[in-house]
Amino acid sequence: MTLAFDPIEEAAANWRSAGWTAIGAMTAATAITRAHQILTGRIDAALAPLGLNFSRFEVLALLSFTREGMLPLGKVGDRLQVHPASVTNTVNRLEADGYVRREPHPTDRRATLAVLTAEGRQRAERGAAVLADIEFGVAGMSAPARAATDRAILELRSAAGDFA
Amino acid sequence: MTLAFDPIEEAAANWRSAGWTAIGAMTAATAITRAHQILTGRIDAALAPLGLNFSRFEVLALLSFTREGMLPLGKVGDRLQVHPASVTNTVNRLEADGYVRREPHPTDRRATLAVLTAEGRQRAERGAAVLADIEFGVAGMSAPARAATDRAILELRSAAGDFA
DNA sequence: GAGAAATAGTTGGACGTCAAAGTATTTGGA
DNA sequence: TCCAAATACTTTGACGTCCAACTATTTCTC
Repeated sequence: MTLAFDPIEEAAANWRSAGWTAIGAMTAATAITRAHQILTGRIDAALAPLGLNFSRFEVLALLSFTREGMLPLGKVGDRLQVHPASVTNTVNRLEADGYVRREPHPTDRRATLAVLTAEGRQRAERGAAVLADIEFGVAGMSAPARAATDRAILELRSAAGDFA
Repeated sequence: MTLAFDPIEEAAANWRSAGWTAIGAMTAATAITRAHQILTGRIDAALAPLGLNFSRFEVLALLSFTREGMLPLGKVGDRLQVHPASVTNTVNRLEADGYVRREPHPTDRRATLAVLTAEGRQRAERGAAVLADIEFGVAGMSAPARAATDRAILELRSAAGDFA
């Protein structure tokens, strides 16, 4: 669906007419929401032929960066900033597909390790290649725009307490 | 969960070490994804006491901007760029809560109008006030950063064919 | 060293999104 | 005019995310 006008511009005009405030905040939030929609659409479509989505790919990539190719599930959630229940769900799927297997943590019996399999490592490589091909969904954004996005969102993440 | 380091920075370093490419694209995509997560968390939390989430609020706001306070469901989907099934779902909930009611389209019997009720209009006003209070979740972002985000994402949306 | 509190992970339920298929109606071309 | 194609919406089902509750284990504290 292609509209004849920029829907965010349109929304801003409407808000202004209604006397509503914080319009700059509204447009930024709406833009980010829409950008996310575009990105996940493109990324998940590109990864689908590999049997992956972005979440699953992220887990594989993260594991492939560790020395031993393994990490406790809790650490995975911390690094990727997703809910524990989502980690369980994602790892379930990866395990069913043979890209990861669960192993008990050697010293903490509460914990479970997600261990990358050889196929999982290969899948991560291929996923990275596919994503590089489509520029992670940000095709159409200039390099300066990408950098500006990083900088702007860094303010938000920092204020939200993502890291110290 | 507050990490001691910026997880996106960390990911970029890992990607570089692994010899993976398109790192600038990766960080932009990851930043947008995380920003969206922060925003929806804040926004939905703020709207929850009103019995709304962002999708439902958006529909109420859109209707309140029309002359008659009504719009065919299809138009709602076009404007808000959401799937028809999601519109059905969202309007179902709004209707159950008494903020909207369905009426047959006067001239096209395929179409259904979503009509804003008096309570719905009030809810939209309160929602707008609540969202203005929390700055639409972008609190922590400077005004220039918000504007830069708008500009950068405009490139993406335009390239994605959101509007002509 | 015993019990309370914190931590790790899973499960089940509510909710949201999307895709595909189905029904009803309108439009457009032969 | 008539029929095929397009359009409007709903339904169903697959998935993903989050929250809250639950089990198991470890850590902290007195």
